[in-house]
Amino acid sequence: MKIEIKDQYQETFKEFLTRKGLRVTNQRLAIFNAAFTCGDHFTAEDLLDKARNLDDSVSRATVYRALPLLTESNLIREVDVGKDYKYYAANKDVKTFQAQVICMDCEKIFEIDAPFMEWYGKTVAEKLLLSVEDQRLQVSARCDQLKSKGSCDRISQK
Amino acid sequence: MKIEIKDQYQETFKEFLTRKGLRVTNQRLAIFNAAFTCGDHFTAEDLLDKARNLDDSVSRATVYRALPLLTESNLIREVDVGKDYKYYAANKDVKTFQAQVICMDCEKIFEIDAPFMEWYGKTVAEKLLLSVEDQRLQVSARCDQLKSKGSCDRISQK
DNA sequence: ACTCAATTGAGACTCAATAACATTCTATCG
DNA sequence: CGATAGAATGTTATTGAGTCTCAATTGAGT
Repeated sequence: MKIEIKDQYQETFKEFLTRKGLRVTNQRLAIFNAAFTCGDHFTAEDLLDKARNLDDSVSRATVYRALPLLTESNLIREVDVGKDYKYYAANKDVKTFQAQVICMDCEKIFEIDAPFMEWYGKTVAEKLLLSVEDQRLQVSARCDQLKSKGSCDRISQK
Repeated sequence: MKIEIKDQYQETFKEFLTRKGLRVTNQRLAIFNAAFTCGDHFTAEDLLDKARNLDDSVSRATVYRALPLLTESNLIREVDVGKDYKYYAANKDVKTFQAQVICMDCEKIFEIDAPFMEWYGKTVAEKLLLSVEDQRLQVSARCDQLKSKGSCDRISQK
């Protein structure tokens, strides 16, 4: 069943490419499939590794070239955590606006539904006569309390 | 009068340094003063230029070493605009939580009071048993409509 | 199958930020 | 007040994510 859903998204990706006059290549499909089998949040480098498992000819440059296509087609989204590298996440079935809560110790990312925020950000921006493209509520936190519960697994290594 | 206020902040900075057993150096003071005479939002490189006007011995490394001290002492704040470099702003008299609205065309940054957000972000994080360190609401927008009003002065150059 | 533009991989490159290290300078103590 | 320890500095090299170049390859319409 999970496979069927992924294939459906893959179809969307193929349609997106052809509609834009772009080619459906093995590398692009490998990168797409990697994005949809990566864990929740992944970096470009994570994606490169995963994609190379599916097609070992995939290069770093191609991953970076594919990422804008995947975001433009709304299949993945950027998750900016204020570090000097970006995270991404597959848009599997996200409907509502989400706030991102990032643990500064273990870099774990929680995404929490926050539908009210979407309206709020728009209101703020439109007061300035700006047209909203994107918005994010980011909360930097520490999971001291979580450690005792075993939910904070990583110690900041990157 | 403006000078008096700045001197007051400078005193805070000096106290911060000595309280932490750090030294009050010319370079650190030059960087502090530069931060408080830069425009609204500045990059590390902007700060280096301004600081060198006050003390031409200031090096890039020292600026990068001073920035965490200035943020830790709450005299400046990071303003992350999702680019690959960071902006900073002096905390002159900001009391309330502010949302950041960034024009994707001209890179102009608007900071808008959004006191409600502070409560909201905390609520979200504390549901996860996380202790909040910092939070930001960032809205990416385009100022097409502003251009006609002449408020969008820069065309993306960086 | 043929063709040609789109796409690719390899590697050079950019640029913000950091690290290493020998030298300089601050603040304290005698 | 001058000596001293070690904090801070500038210089230079380095990192690392992301971008660019270009010759070689490949997809897809014919």
